[in-house]
Amino acid sequence: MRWFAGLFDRVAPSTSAALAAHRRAATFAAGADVLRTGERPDSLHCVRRGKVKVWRPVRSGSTMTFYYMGDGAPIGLIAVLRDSAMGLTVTAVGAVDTWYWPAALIRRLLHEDARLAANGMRIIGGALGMVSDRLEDATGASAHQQIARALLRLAGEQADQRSEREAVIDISRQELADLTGTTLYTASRTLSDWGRQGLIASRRGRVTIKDAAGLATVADVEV
Amino acid sequence: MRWFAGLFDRVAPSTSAALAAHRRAATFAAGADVLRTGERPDSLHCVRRGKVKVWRPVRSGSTMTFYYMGDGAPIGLIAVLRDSAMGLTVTAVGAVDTWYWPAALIRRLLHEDARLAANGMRIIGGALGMVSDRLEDATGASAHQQIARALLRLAGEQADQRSEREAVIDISRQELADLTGTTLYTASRTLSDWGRQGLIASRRGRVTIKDAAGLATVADVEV
DNA sequence: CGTCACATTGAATCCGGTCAAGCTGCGTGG
DNA sequence: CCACGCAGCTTGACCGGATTCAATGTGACG
Repeated sequence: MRWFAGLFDRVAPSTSAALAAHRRAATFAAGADVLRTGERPDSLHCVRRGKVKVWRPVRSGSTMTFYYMGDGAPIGLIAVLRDSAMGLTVTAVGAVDTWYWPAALIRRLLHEDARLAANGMRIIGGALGMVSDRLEDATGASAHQQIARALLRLAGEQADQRSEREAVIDISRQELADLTGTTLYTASRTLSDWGRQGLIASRRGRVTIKDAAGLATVADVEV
Repeated sequence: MRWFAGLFDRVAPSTSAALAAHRRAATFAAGADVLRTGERPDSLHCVRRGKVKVWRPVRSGSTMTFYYMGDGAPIGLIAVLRDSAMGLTVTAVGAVDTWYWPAALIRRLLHEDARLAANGMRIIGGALGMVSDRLEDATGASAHQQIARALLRLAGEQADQRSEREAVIDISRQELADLTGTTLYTASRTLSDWGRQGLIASRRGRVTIKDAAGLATVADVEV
């Protein structure tokens, strides 16, 4: 299971009932913000279908993407639980459908249902782990390594895999750069190299991993 | 209040009573590990006196420090709440006294006391925010900026302040480098420069901020 | 078939890591 | 009490990866 999924797994029947009773649906167009930095969310959205990008504008003017989330992802869980403002912005990548519930309801249920609280903890802990990993990368790994790891992670997450070795990832050079904290140019150069080496193939807005094992070697050891 | 403090603030009387009844004391010598990466903690320690370093060994063999915590800091809160293994290692810096409670007790109280759960959420959210800030820094800011920000943050946290502008921080060049993901050499050079400019003064194992405003300008804009 | 967003590639530059050499303050043991 | 040793710190020289800028190429879509 993805680290962000399963918030409502195995909750108490009364919780399920309350959730079912108050559930509402929403749809976001591609590029629309579900929640923006500084906003205090009054409801908790969960992704039903689609993909969202969690990011933050940085001082330099560019953007830094923290991670992508897909089906089952709770949006702004931390802000809802803490009843505080969003630290990050969540944007729909492609069309996104969500279910959503009033924040107050979620906070109440959290106190009533230990299982729900535990699920919430697991997810927040997962986010912390993911960001910690990224921080470690950012301060120790080369740009090549970071890009390789990002690709492998994306491949694992969206599991659009053709086979064991091959995976298709829809991402532009710029997005990949934002995700790894490097530049469009470095990302482009790196992918070109790997293309020549046969590790990947790529089109505009898409990367296909041809040799996951080879890429993993690059990610770990650096050639 | 520090972001990590106040786990037991304003909890229910019954919670307080349970905590008082089961509280035990421990002491860790300088350099001793309170919890190691991979361990599953069976108790929750809270720092009573002293300072701990939260860090992780990185592939390259060196260490990456995430943050320091002082009085009131819960150690391994996430691991205890999730009943999972530690992702990070927590080491005593100088002698550290703690109170501690069985992990199972804490997990039980969390489900009974909404206030405790909310405090826990606030602290975990704080950790996530702090690491996110660091990640943003690491991928956008120069080494100078990162070091300046680390110093200002430390100054704010340990609040050993002499005056509005002046603060004393006990930290070696190497520690500062680990904290910012740079090297001893860069840290040393940077501090030397700032010493010449009058922004700071420094001795072996200690940095004194002389001009916090000046340092803040470096942190934000880079000269 | 024109246009725009995305992508490539070369050249110049620079920040920061790495290595080497040496200094300094502090505690310890003779 | 002083010399020694060591850990922490400083500084110079060098090198390389990554950013930046500029110019050009190319695929997608109306």
